[in-house]
Amino acid sequence: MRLSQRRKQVLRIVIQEYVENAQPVGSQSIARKYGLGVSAATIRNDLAALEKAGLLTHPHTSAGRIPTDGGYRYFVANLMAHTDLPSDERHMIRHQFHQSRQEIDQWLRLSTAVLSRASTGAALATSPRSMTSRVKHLELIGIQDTVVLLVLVLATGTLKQQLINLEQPVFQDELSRASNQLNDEIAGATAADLPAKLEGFTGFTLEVGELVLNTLRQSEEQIADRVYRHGLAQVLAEPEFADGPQVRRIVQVFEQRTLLQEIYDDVMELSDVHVMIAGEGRFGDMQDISLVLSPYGVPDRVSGLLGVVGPMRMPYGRTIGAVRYVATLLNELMHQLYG
Amino acid sequence: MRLSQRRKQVLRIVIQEYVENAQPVGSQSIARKYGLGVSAATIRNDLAALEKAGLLTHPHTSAGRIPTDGGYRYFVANLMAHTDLPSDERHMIRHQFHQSRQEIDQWLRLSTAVLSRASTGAALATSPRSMTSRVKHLELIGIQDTVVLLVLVLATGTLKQQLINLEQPVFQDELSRASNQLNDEIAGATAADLPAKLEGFTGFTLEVGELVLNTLRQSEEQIADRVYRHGLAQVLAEPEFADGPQVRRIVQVFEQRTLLQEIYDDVMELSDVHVMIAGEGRFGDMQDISLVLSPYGVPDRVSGLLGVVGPMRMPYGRTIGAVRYVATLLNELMHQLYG
DNA sequence: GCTTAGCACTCCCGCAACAAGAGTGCTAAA
DNA sequence: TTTAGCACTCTTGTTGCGGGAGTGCTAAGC
Repeated sequence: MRLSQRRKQVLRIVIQEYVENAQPVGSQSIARKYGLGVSAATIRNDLAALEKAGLLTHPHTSAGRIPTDGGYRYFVANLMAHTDLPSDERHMIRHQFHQSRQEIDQWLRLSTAVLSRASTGAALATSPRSMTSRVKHLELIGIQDTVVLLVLVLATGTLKQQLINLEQPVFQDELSRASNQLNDEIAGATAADLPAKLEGFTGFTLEVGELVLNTLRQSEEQIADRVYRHGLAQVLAEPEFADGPQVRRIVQVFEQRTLLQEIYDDVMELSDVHVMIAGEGRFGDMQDISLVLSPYGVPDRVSGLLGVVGPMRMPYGRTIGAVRYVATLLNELMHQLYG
Repeated sequence: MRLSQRRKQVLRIVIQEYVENAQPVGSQSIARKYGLGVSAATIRNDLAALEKAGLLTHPHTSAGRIPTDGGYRYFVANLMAHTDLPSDERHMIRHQFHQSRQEIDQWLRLSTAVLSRASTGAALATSPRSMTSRVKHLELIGIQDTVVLLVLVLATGTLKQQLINLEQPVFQDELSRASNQLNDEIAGATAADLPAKLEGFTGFTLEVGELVLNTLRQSEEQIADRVYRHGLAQVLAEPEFADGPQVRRIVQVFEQRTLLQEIYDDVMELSDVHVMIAGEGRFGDMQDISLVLSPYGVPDRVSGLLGVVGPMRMPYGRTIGAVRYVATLLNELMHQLYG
């Protein structure tokens, strides 16, 4: 799609104005406010051309223009100004991260809080997923006579826990014996290695070994243990969510785990921020909703998803900048851990 | 407040009808549908009396009556039918719990899912909090040269994790030595005991000991590590949340952690389900919103909060039944764990 | 060929008027 | 205490109308 310089300019202005005021913008107000050296009539022609190109629409005959999803996409791909967050905001955010407790859980919580504050949307993040789960250490701890807690530490530092209900009581020294034996054999094992290493085990020890195997497999399949969310109330203040059905749609997008599952691979392929406007035709029920997502993590080790969901009428530059910066920060922190 | 039998009946009918249809209910429709042996005019008098007593209101002069918050309170306290969930639903829920993986995290997730399905509201639950946190076991695991993961198992089976960044590398055998030493000394310690036991420790071992102390203290202060939520989209389908401000209010109530903190003690005092209608005057911004909350856990050991947030126009009988039943189930499960 | 002024046209929005409908409150009688 | 009757009030939906904003088209100018 080839557009003259001025038409690009006009499109940019329409989007800028509409993002800011949520009001359709007309030819006169453009001519008045941004004297482009041409009259309103000329701009009118440009607007008509942009509409024919599918980048703008009319809510009705005599209203100004508003961007279509295609218009936003063109804007994000070709017209958007630089997207770095201002440096004072960057510093503030970095500071908050260094103040926080040094723990992945805390970091992700903080990430969503920061992101929703820095954007007009609601933020979400998934806990990091290990590419290949390798057992680092396991521990068996008696909680009750017949209840044992299996604690599994993966090589990435992730903890997995699982309760085991026994038929009959087992004493702690037997638990220790079993866990020592298992630790010796299966340290460093992956879901692929483990079955071979379990040969020869019997009884309780075997049972635990199989539980470990299950847990490993599960952690490789699941994209995220946990989803962190923040700032839904804020995004609902936007005027597009004034009526019921619209609200329900975005809340569903925000709450649903399955959507993240489906998008996960797409986003992971890029190593940069991915913008998804109105579902990109692949998802129904996402009219008027945009996602700005980024992967984070350490290549080939761990990775998660991080981003913002908001109205299509969103300050993309700022949002992308915020998501990118927080992802960068998380990358740094993760690197220190898994480097 | 003394009401004649018929007036109680009328109040019950108004609430029932209004809960079901979300429409103000008038004298005629009551007389027609529930022939009480009296005419519409009589019921009109009753309605006027109930209004004077503060149990009903008018949206406007010529509309039917709707319950006030006081009306709902009276209903819940005095008029409500039995609140047990039907037994087939109980069985289904119990079945789901037994199908799930045996883990607290799973149980709470399932609880919120089940509760929001069984009610018309959105469900939430807090992770259980230990009354006194007692150290059961600790483990130090090297993740990177200078990064160590401290895993702390509390007597309740709760896991705490904390990353430690070191100035210089420490080898795993030194970590093992330190953790053995600490395990010998501080097993069974509480936040109160620990400082005394740490005397004589130095260097890295002391550092870890203090970290353990911090973690213990923190876990006693915090009411909940984590809040589980489910079903917000569903509650937003209710007609009272058709307009913007109303929606934002309930989303805020649902998202805010602090509210739970404040209510926590009240609910814990009761050992049964607690119904909070329109904030009970203690909380602003909760007009038209009700909470149905129950504690769960094992007395003097662990306890958490579980419940539903929804519109004031809520089927209280059913909701209370559901919350109570799920709390009972959780109690059973926790009991198995913590005796 | 691009740009511009002029102008008719369309559509939304807010306002007021109006009728229909629902439900109340009051009064007087049973 | 209950009931019938009736006037009154208020909402809701419909219609009509003027003002305003913005477009689309045409014809003329650069």
